[in-house]
Amino acid sequence: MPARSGARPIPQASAARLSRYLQVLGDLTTRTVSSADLARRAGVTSATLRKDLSFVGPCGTPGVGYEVEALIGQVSQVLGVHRRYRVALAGVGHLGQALAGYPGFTGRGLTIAALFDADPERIGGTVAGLQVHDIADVATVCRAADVAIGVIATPAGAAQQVAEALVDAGIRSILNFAPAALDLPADVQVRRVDLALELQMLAFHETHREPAGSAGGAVVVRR
Amino acid sequence: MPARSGARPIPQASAARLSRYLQVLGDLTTRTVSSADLARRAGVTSATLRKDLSFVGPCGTPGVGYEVEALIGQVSQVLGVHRRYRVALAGVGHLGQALAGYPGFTGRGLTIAALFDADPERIGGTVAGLQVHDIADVATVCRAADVAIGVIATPAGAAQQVAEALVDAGIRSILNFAPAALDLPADVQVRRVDLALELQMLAFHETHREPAGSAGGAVVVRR
DNA sequence: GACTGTGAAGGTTTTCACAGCT
DNA sequence: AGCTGTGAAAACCTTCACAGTC
Repeated sequence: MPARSGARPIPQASAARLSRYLQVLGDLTTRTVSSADLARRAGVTSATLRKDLSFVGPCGTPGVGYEVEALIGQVSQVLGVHRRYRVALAGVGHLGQALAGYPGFTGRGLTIAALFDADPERIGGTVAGLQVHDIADVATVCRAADVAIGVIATPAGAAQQVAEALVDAGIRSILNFAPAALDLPADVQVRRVDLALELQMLAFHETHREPAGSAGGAVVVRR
Repeated sequence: MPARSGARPIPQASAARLSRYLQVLGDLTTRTVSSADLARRAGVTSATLRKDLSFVGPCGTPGVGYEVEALIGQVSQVLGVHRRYRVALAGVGHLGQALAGYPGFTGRGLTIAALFDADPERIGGTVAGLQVHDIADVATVCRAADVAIGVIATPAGAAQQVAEALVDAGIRSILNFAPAALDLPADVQVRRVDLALELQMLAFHETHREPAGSAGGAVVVRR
């Protein structure tokens, strides 16, 4: 049967923002919150926020706002936070360790369940309370640990090989931090985060900045 | 007057991909490359790639392709890579160290110029060949080092305060890795990378996956 | 023959604006 | 009055398809 029946499909863009709202909601201490207020805290417009929440279903009270507690529950439900996903992390260098120690995975339905590396120095050691396994054992360990999602935090050169190993282990969702394109079967969901790219986008903005002070500074924008 | 005359404004989405092409181009050894080939290596369609490059200006030869060397030059120009930007990095934990040691910043016009932390244990130490300064000295050091871009890799609780210090130091572009929204003047360009968000998007996909094996696995699709 | 550059079509996302509820 | 939920419009982005060039 389909995961959840009814409702319209949720656009990617909305799903991404819903995750952000969830995070912001967690920091609130009030009992209710208006779309305008929540939107400001999340850095989006109130129209965008209301549209996003409309995919979750009617969940606010006109004239009042949204009940924080209840909203957290509903958004969590839609995003699949109620279901826990176990994550395997390949590559325990600085980035891998940063991820392993990242707070707020647990609060969002994610559990780091296994660590891997290829460096004999690191294999057998402990990071963030978890044992580091040999990347060669990835299939065995992942199946035993019921891992659903893989994260690649290795050097670029190793990324493709590690990705294939993860796929062989039955993993069909991969988050890739290595600056390399992965060539994998179409049914594997791959997301990539390129740390340098984000910085380069800022540099791009600097370069194309309005020289005379007109506020805003966007490239297009500003009717 | 506008930063660069002629040409149409470059859409955000295209600018982001141009950065990726630049990275892929750097790995090529051939003298020319076709849109189809380059697109495959970058993980986009050839139509998208050609459209993106059209914003750079005519730069290919019909029947042949693009000259790698020349294309790197033109894309670099547009992205502002020809101009070097100096980057300040606040927070030298695992994530900060991963960023400080990230290869490929230099190749993309970015130089890590200064490191900061609030932990006395770390201040005065050396990371990736750079001295770690006290975050309290951020204004002095940044101005001396001619920093244009700031990166926040601190815990969430410190992010706002550090961001304000960076702005006071004259920085108008900030990349925020802390899971916190920053409240800053409108003329400051802020980009945020949320490591947990990307993982959550994968979890979302897992949750909404077609149960019976129909390939594709997207949420919408299904004509 | 092979490939680029680009108008036009198609799809998605954002914004607007307002009906309707409390 | 204040605020949500949502059609409709606008903006934005991707894909198609082909004229034009080498």
